[in-house]
Amino acid sequence: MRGERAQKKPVRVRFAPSPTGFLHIGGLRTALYNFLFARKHGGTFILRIEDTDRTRAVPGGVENIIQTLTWAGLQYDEGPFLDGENGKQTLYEKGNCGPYIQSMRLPTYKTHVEELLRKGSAYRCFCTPERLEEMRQAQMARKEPTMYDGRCKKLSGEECKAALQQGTPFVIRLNVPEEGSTEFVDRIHGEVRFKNRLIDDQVLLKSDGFPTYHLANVVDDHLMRITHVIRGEEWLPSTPKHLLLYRAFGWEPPEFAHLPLLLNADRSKLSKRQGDVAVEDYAKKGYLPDALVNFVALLGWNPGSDREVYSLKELAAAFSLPRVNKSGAVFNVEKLDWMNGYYIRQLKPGDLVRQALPYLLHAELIRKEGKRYMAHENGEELLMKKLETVLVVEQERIVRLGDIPHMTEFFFRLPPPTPDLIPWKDTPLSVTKERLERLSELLSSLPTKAFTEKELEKRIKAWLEERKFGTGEVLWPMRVALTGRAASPGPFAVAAALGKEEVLRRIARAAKSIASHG
RNA sequence: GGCCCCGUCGUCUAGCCUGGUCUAGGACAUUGGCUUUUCAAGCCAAGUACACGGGUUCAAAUCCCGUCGGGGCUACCA
Repeated sequence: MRGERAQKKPVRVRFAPSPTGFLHIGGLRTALYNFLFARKHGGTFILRIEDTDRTRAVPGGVENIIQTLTWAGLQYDEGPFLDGENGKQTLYEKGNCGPYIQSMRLPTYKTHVEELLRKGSAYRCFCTPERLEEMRQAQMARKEPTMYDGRCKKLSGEECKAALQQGTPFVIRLNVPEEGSTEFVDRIHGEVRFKNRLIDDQVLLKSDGFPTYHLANVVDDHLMRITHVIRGEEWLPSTPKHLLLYRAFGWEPPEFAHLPLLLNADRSKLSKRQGDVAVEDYAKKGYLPDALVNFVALLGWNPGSDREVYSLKELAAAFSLPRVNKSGAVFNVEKLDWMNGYYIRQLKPGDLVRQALPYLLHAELIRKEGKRYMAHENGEELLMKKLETVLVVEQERIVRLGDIPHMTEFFFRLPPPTPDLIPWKDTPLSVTKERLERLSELLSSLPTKAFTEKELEKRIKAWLEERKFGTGEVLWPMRVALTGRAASPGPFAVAAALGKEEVLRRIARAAKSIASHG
């Protein structure tokens, strides 16, 4: 058996989420590592939906996972896909090992669990939930490990038949051997060993006829010819049960690799309540998929170099299981912010606009502005041009695309007057007012086409020099007059984006507000 | 409680397998500086870590043992 592995089967890996309504950020990383491993080895990456818990099924959960994986750029080869553009979307499947949605495979699990029953590797258990609960309480009180006591294992054929005839509800449990131990070599953790005596007789088939994770997972991984199970570390303790199942079926188990957990700041398993855990939350806030993926890739894995910025393709080329860390990694949003900002800074103007557009269009203000533009003949083009100008001006300080509407507001709407902010350091109000008026004269004498960042800077600085005006005492009030803010891009860039007419309007208004203020 | 996993700056990590080149490297964050009309970006600099104890060895972050600490699992959830 072992020797056959040397033939090197083609790599097949899978991401197997539960459709609980959204894709967890930890799930994204698991999916990513599977994806990278598949790409690295020219293998197949499969999406399988594990929806065997009817109580937790969420409508639209499958679609949401597919959409999120697509958003992240993790293209899978087999599994359920989404079709249809506008409005109606339908699910279809691709691949030869489906269906890839477990609730559609119920008969498969049933025939397999019957095989185990015949072989004596599993047995029916008629114990009530109440008895099980009592049993656990008693075990806890005695400080014993809490596990099934095997009562129904000892049932005679007749007793079993009788219970069946009476229609007593039952589950099917794995018959775990009393003696020996189950061990395996984890690709990340190395050798791990469990005493069989301490492995519970796991439920395989629930009383509603649905399989548990353990059964469905093993049957599907085998049938889908999965070669490497790459999953979260929370599954490490149940791996011996899975191994026992492979053995009971007479199947060769895949390789296992258990990924370190993603952690909250307090080092507990990453969970809601301490921040966002849904990938779509990050998408909504305006994190770029490439940045999120890059960041998450480096949480628990590193390429062994100081480099930190990698495209998906580069990640796939560099990826290797031995370089995955053993210990959990805190999800540190501050570093994500840095990386997202970095990615945004690298964007070409056209791409920046394309990526930012959805966020801009959500903003009330810009929608209104858009309508105004659309009234013109080539309004759309003009609007795009304006948006690009504004975005390029702000580009180096954008951290999340979702912040754009707020930070660019003053480009589209006259900011509220801020007379207290206008004077530079201890420049007297009267001087500030006078400087603004002189500046206004200069600006109105300038041709419209001089309103570019470079040209304005050149002309205004020369004028400052000539008049022996201080840069701060003019440029600070100018910038505040234009933006209404203590922090903003520089006055030349803003003035260029605003255009001559609007600049003059705002400066005049600021000067006036000083007059009425003082 | 039981079982399992883990333990290098605040955080992500390099180094550990194949002891010396580690007075422990990089990144984010922080602080200071430069630039300067603010913010941002950029550049420069600073501080901060081998959990603890015991071995082995000429030499240990690196190998061994123990302690402590953290986490995960312990469902007819996945």
